[in-house]
Amino acid sequence: MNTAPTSAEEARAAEKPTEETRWLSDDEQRVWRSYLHATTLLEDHLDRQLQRDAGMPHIYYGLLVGLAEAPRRRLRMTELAMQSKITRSRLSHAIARLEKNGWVRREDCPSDKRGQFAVLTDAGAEVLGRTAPGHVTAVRQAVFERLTPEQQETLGEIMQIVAEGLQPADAGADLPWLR
Amino acid sequence: MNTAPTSAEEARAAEKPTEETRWLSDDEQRVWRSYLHATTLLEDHLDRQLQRDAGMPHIYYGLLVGLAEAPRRRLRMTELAMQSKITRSRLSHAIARLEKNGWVRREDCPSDKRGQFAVLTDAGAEVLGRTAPGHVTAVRQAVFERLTPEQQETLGEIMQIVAEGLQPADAGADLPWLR
DNA sequence: TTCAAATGCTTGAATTCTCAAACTCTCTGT
DNA sequence: ACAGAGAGTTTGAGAATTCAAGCATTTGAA
Repeated sequence: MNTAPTSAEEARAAEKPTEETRWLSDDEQRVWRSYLHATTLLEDHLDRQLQRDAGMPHIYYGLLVGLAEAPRRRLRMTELAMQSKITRSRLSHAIARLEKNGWVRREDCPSDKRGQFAVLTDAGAEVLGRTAPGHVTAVRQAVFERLTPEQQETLGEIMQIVAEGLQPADAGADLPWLR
Repeated sequence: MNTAPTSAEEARAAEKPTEETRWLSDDEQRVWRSYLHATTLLEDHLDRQLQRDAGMPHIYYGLLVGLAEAPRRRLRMTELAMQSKITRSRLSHAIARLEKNGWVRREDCPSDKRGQFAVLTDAGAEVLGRTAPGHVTAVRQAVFERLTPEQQETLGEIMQIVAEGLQPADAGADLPWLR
């Protein structure tokens, strides 16, 4: 809190010790808190909605959607992970669970023996068809119904910018992996 | 997927079966995906940043901040839970963990024997002081530095609206609890 | 050809989160 | 003065997430 060679053994990595921290203004704070509140409330809301109606958390649902839209209802693990913005490890666990439910099946990749495809099963497609309406409705009610077209557009721009900042879209198309 | 009395035993609760679902337009889809990508990337980013520099996930950090700003560095469990938008149960577990770290201490409420205060310890305040700069910087870099003042303002408005929709600010000040 | 480095994916253990069920205490009405 | 309802918090078990480490395969450079 003071500028002198501060207390403990921790000369914090992320901050040049001598540089004065630029705190958030009151306005910025308000924005940031609204963001935090809205995002956690919304995530919770959708998670519960889907857990109740589809028997899986929001992200898992997103995985099924990803597969449903892919060419032969299948995607390489890494691709699916990137598309869904989660780590491969997390995906592995997730797919294992969805496999138990019979909604996804793994298949070996013929051209690369290390590779695996995650494939959406008919059962999987069926859950999706059955639960998608409820989910879309939930999203609509929570977000789109409440925003003007201009707000929606701006929201899109903003989120696009933030996402790009965290995940350099450039740099060799495939994997410099996240960050 | 068809409109007839659809297949399985699941006559989905959340949807009047006969009503045609209103899907998202292409524009809406783009916005929604950007939102999903940005929020999950950002959460991940901040979680890692804080896990690395402060030894705790983002939400836990938020709890400490909440306490630091409260009158005598203390808040009733329920209050803290509401303010942080998490369930009481989750808070209980979280505080237990923070207590182990020596950053928070529980105290009985004198006026209500059921009640508990979560109190920020000196050690807790110290971690906060030591790690806040890095965190603010991370937030700044990921969000504010990338947005124009107008975008920031709109973001605030939007998030405010969404949050309110999910958590009716009205209805008896205290607990009709979330949703 | 050979082999170290890089890729693709999985695994296990430690943490955290969710949900439902508990428990203790407070309040209200009778 | 009580019974019952409800408030405030915790607990335990199961599910999900993270992190680091581990295979197996492929790449590319010598």
